[in-house]
Amino acid sequence: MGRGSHLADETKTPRTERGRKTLRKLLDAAAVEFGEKGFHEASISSITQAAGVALGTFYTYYDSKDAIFRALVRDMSESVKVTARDGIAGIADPLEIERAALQAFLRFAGEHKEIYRIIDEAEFVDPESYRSHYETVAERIAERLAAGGRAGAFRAGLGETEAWALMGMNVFLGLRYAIWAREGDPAPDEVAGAANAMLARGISRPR
Amino acid sequence: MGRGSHLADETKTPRTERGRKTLRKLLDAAAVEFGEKGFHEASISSITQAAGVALGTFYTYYDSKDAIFRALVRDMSESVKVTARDGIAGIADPLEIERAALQAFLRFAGEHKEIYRIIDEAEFVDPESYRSHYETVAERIAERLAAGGRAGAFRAGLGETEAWALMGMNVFLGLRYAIWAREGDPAPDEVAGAANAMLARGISRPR
Amino acid sequence: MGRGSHLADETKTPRTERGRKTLRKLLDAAAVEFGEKGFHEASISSITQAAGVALGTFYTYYDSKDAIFRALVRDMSESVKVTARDGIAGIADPLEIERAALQAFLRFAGEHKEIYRIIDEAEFVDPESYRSHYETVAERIAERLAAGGRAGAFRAGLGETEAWALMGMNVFLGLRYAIWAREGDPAPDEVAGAANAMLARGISRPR
Amino acid sequence: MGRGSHLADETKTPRTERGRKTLRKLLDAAAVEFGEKGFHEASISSITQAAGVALGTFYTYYDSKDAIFRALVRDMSESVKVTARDGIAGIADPLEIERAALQAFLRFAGEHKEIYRIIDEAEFVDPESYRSHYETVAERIAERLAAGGRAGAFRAGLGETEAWALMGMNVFLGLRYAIWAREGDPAPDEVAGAANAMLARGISRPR
DNA sequence: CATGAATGAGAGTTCATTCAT
DNA sequence: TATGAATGAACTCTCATTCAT
Repeated sequence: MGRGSHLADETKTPRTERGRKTLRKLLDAAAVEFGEKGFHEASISSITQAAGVALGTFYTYYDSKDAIFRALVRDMSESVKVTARDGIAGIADPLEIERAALQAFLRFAGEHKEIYRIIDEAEFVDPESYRSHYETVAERIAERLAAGGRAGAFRAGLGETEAWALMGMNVFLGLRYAIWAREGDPAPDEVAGAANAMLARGISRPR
Repeated sequence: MGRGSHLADETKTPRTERGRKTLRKLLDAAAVEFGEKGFHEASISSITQAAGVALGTFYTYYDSKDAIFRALVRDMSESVKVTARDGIAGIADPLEIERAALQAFLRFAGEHKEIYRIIDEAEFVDPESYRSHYETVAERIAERLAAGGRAGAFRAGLGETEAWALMGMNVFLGLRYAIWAREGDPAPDEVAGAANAMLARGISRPR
Repeated sequence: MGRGSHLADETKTPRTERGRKTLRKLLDAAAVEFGEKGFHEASISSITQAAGVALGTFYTYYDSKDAIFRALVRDMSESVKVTARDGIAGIADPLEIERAALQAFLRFAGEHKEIYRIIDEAEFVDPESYRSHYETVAERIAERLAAGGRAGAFRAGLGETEAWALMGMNVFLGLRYAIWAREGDPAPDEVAGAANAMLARGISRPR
Repeated sequence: MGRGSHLADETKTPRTERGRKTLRKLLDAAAVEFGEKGFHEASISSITQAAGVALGTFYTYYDSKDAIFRALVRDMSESVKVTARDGIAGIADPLEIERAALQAFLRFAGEHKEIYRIIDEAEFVDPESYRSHYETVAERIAERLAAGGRAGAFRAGLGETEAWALMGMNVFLGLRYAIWAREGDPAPDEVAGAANAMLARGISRPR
């Protein structure tokens, strides 16, 4: 919450309906601009033009270019996590959960390359946002692995659960490139095969 | 070769000893500046100041800021590959090769964070360089996996060797963060443990 | 119209009164700077300083140094043509028209050396503007000669009307130097004498 | 002579055969570069590269970029005058002389556009050279007109001989554009027709 | 006489940010 | 709340000129 309120300070909350609309237009336009051009090539001017508002209007809502970028990363981080959560909702079997998570993630990544363009560029623009996102994601995976371990689904003593979570997360992340490379091909599910196999062998308890 | 000579065109080869020294000073300074500040925060002026030469001297050797960045990425890509090659030289057993490669890589990454800061930022500054580097690395790993498969050391029918190589590479890459996080701690070998275990389970042939 | 609107794109039209004033200050200052120092010696910085605005303000209105130069040439080309048109308004006799045109032109040139400094340097800075101006002027003269020919005032069959127009225009243009040489001397009308004589003999119908 | 020696100071006279060759290569290259790109676009570096010598060698022979430009204009001015002189050598009849001069000039201009590109740009680069050239040319024409007048070939009392010379010269100069416009067309003689007619009517004595 | 590396002032241009309306 | 003109520091890049070898 400490950080939450800190970041919130940078975004002025609109009090009118008109204001809310303007804020949304700005965020949407920024997502497109940052996603397509990257942080440095995108300019406040290009964002406001795309949003259809005047240049100065930007500063009614954000203190700086960095601020809107941070807000965007936070938003996207949230939507990534929501997608993951929804993708595994209602599933009980730990290994099945991992499979579903992988599938949901790959589908999402394939459809939202811009989101990852932005989150990943944050490593160089606002490292704190970047770290925050991926640390949270890794923690959630670690929690699932720990739960699976307790449930006896995964190898006893996965040992360094965090290390396994980190590795697992990066297996996921690396596969995005395979998916992006074959853009247009609508079947990321296929790619998931090898990853599932690796996961299964890597973490599941031998019967 | 084509690209090699193409890129080389951007760097003027000095004809005197003095020139060679200046070029080296520039490259070294650029590595430090880009590594510490990132591409956009570093300026030609800061680089030349760090190198102890006049601003204009930069343009005696490089056509642009982009050009020296590309040259740098290429150099670093080379040193990464050389390190990997050296780290596995003389080893015969395929699984042992992977273990050695992992260890060499982790040690190198721990000691040369700047190099990866630069190579990874290339994703946003000069995507071609970035792709070129990681594709080459993935290809080498794929070749080793294929060789290991033929030698009977790895599971018969790893299937999509490229997918496995990609995953393996990303497991490696992800672990860099674990190592960087505990900076000062001189034992990346420990981190390698979990990774080795995963690799072993993931790819090695069950006895 | 095509070109007109094309060029216009380079100049941002101000939406406020303040903006209009700034734009005018910039154009005026640019006219003085280019006129006195020439295109290459004049700098954006010197122009904005003379205009009393900040350096960056320039780029609110023009895309580049070339752009304002082109705009200036176009403006001046226009004022030259307007002067010529006004100078012959209401005159009916073709030969008299030429005399009046010559006189108006010489007076104008004597009073606005800077304008010609700029238009003429355009030959080397923006050849298209240069050509456009002088071609238009030559065409107007050719039209007058053709009309005079039809009216029987000029020699039957001036033949290559364009060639005669070109020569006539250049007789005019050359005389500017005579006028500029005797700067301060307020009587360009005297110089017009010889030119009138030449014109008369050259083109008018022998009685 | 005063000026002659002044300019000479800027060009170092080579003492060896090798030096003479280098000087010539520089002048030739400069003529091409200035002629094609104009003074400001051409650089010492481009000139020395075209000449096949090292950058520093330039300053062995010329004090500055301006200096070689001036030397070039002087050389070209000379060749223009020589061409005119040769073109009328041996002709006695004054009107015939003018016709021959016109023809020689037009042929020369058609074949040496670069020369005029350079001489004319001198108006903005080194006005003194420019003035010097065209004043000399105008003087020569004026001398011929005066001689023709004394010989009774031209109208008694051409009056302001200088004005007539100036006009005549500019008729010539303007016609260059007509010739350059139809580049490739090898018959400038045709263009000379109208000019000859104008000259004849303008200056020749009515029989 | 020739070389080519080194210099640094200066140019054009960009853009995040401010502010009066 | 919205506007868009104004700002000016900062940046990349050029190039005439110098000089040690």
